[in-house]
Amino acid sequence: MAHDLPKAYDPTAIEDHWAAYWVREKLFAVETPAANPTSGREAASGSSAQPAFVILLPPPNVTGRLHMGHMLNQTEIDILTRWWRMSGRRALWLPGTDHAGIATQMMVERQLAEEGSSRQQLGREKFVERVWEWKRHYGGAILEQMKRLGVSVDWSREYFTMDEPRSLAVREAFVRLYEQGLIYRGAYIVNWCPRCQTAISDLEVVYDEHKGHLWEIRYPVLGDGGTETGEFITVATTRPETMLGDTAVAVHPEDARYPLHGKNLRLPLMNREIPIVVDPWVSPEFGTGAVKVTPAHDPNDFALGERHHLPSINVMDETAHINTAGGAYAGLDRYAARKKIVHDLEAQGLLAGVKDYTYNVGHCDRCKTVVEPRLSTQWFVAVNKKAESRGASLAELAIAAVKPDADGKKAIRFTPEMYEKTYLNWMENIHDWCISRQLWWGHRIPAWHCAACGKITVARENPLACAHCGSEKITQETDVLDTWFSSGLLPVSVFGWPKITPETRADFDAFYPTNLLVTGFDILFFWVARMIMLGCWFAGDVPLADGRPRPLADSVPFREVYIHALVRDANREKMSKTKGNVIDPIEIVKKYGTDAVRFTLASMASPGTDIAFNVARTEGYRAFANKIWNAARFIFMNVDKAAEVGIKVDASALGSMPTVTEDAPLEARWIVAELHATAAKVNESLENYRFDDAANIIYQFFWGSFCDWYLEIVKLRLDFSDSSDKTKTRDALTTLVSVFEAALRLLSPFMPFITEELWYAVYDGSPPAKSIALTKYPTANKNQMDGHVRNQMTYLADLIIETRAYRKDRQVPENELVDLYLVGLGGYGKAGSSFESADNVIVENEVVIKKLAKVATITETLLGDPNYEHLSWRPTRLTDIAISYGKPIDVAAERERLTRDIAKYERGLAAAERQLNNDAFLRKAPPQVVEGLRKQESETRTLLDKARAALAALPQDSKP
RNA sequence: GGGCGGUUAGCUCAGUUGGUUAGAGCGCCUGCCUUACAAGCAGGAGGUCGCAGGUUCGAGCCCUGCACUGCCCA
Repeated sequence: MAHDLPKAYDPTAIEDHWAAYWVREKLFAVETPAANPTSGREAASGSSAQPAFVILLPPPNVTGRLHMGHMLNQTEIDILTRWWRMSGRRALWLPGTDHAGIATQMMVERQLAEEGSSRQQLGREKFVERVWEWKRHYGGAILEQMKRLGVSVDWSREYFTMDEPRSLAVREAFVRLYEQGLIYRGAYIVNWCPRCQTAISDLEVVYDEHKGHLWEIRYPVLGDGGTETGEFITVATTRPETMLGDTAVAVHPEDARYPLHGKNLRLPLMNREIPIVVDPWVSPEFGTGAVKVTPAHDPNDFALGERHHLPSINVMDETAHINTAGGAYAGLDRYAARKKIVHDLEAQGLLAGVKDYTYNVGHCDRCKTVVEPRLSTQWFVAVNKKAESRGASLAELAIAAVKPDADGKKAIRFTPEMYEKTYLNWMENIHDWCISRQLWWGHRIPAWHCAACGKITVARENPLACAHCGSEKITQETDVLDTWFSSGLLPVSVFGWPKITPETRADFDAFYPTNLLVTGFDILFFWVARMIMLGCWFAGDVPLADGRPRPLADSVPFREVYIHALVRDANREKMSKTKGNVIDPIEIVKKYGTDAVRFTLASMASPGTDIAFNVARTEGYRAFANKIWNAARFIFMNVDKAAEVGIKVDASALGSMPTVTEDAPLEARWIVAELHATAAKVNESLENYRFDDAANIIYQFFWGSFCDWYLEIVKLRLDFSDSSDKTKTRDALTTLVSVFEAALRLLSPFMPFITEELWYAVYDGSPPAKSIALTKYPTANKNQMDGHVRNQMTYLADLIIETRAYRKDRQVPENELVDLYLVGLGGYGKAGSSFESADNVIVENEVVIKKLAKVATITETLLGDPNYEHLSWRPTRLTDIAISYGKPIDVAAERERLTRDIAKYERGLAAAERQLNNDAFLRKAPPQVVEGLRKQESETRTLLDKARAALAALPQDSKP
């Protein structure tokens, strides 16, 4: 074995090496099963008969840098993927990046600005080429960071949302939806970002509370002949500049204050006549009960305008400056216009009042500019429209995929379950999806406008002529598609859809639907919901491998969704660049090691709650890695010592789950039982996405059980002297190494680096597989989870702990031995009690007790033996103990301790008795609960009696 | 305005269908360089589970109300 490990674990010394090795050896590549079914390649692919575990990486933006959210996401996916792979599944994890329309375009535009240029100067074609260039140079840095983290993805299947296969999928999806009548183009109010100069979807608008003003403006009422009557209607608005585009004022039909139906008003500043319309949508309670109507700049007003056939006057350009429709205000920025308009109204005596008013203002998710609702012509997906071919709408299908059917079955299951409700609530109230963006970087919409007939041609192949009139004067639509349109197609497009060649067909059959999606709730609607809509829709057209039509349950893009939380800083604040509290995972990784950071995230990943990332935890898990490292050093040291005297570990015991025979020493039987129990709990936890439980259980096993107890005891069995029993020593060593080896496998999905390194060392650099990641994950055998052995060990450990504590209270120096006396075992050693063979445990493990509790001799006495009455006896839950030590006891301290114990016992006893005296309890509670309480009561009573006696027996002064 | 969470030790968090005396890590206190590990070992202190009611033999867990707090949607 390579046994010259340094004393302290240095993750940086090994992690780069293994990260590169895993990529270089293509360890996690999964071949397309049918393409090469008899491949002998030694990868995780295994045989095609194995069930698959398929998962997509939520594609980070191609401009992205790794942040803690990514790291949490990838840690969770990697743990599950490694776990399933080791559990015998063909585990396929597909990586890739998203072209991220607005974000990437912004990045390159900024670069151009620094050069004193702009995209307009460059022109569309050159600009797009420039972005590709940027992408080749700087894009995908995040994937390199991922490699450093050791994620077990199949790099041979890397995708990019604008590569050729994905572009093909986008075009096919668009054309198909258009043909099905589910994509339309029209003029509607959209959220417009004046900085990005594009429309954005409802989801890309984030709302912030804003302290602004509510201006009340008086609109003069006109009488017959168009003269002002001297009456006014007062309207209120937070955006006075939009009044330039007002085309009506609306009131509720039953509002008695306004018997003015059919009358006109004079729109101030513009001097335009506008009608008063009545509409039940107007709330009479709000403000004055009269609202100005600006159909071109407010979605509600737009709908109202449609109902009343009002004209729409767009008064702002793409940059939110007033356009020529704004008369005297043309050319002013929206806020300058607002100021001037308020000023002018006041000057004309038409400003009725100004109130402070707090309301929500929408900002562009990308650049935080205040969004302007604005009438413009855009492309939409009609998500609620039934397609004849399906008899359902996109949304209906996406609802059916998540809602339990008549048998309570769900095609897609959410964890935590509450997200199912959130999803359904959104999907049931979904609006049409604005998919066009006025950007240059993205999938250009495959539609051509005809200059001759004005109609639109949508086609899979670039057309040469208008499909309607044959004119060749056609130009392609300049808009591109929403980024999420292409990422929403990924579950089908990564497996070759829509191109169904024999090869991609095999991929699709083998890997679609994916098993799981792991992502944050922040993209539940952006991405998860869209994948469900588009996945169900398009996969539904692909028959199953045997030719049968594909049911909904197999059309879904994934069968399960696990939603994780946000990573916040240690004070639960959202990490943000402006706050300066961003924790860079790469920096933390460099400092503490990838394994420690991964373990931190896993151990804190409780479903439903955000993670307050605390480096103190990471420090703790670096210490954990160091602990394992040193356990390995200890083990290897002994393996080497053994080799010198010709003792070798039984190699056949490695690589599976260790077992022990009945005659093995207690600690060996116990640690094997613990290992099996731990494996059982870890597997169960991972099945339920309880990364935190799984991590904590392994931590407790490795540190609390294996190191603290087992290693300390096994030291006594590793006797390499001439007089030793070689067989026993070899068995002890074999159990030691095989349990450690299995524990490494158990830990490996969580801490892949250190486990790889030490696993190689266990096999002296020549392990039976290329990586620990390709070995078998430990599973429990119930026969090896011996509860009796675990009780015996608990007894032994408790006795040692009690003795240590008593030594401490007596202020015995650490390195001095004492004589230990025991009494009262009778109550615990009896058949049927948990500590049935307690006496045997003491006899058989005398040497253990002596070593771990620093005891010279152990004497068992009978209760009340006068020979030992002079000692200071301490009652414990197990047995009374006393130690003989030259120094007097601290009577005051002992009295205080006993008094505290007595109070505690009295409280416990009173509580137990209250219940046991309650007939209803005895009648209704399950027998084992009653029995348990009886036992507890009697034990507590015994302890109480003994503690009282001990207190009474305390001398006025001290005795030994 | 509608909806969904959270409130447990100094801090960050577990606590599965209600069941015996509520756990972990970090921090804190005390003592130890015990031959794998001071990134360690040993021992210890620390909680009326946000508040008030209710259901129940029994409530951290279920119900109602309140307070504080976070998020999503409009």
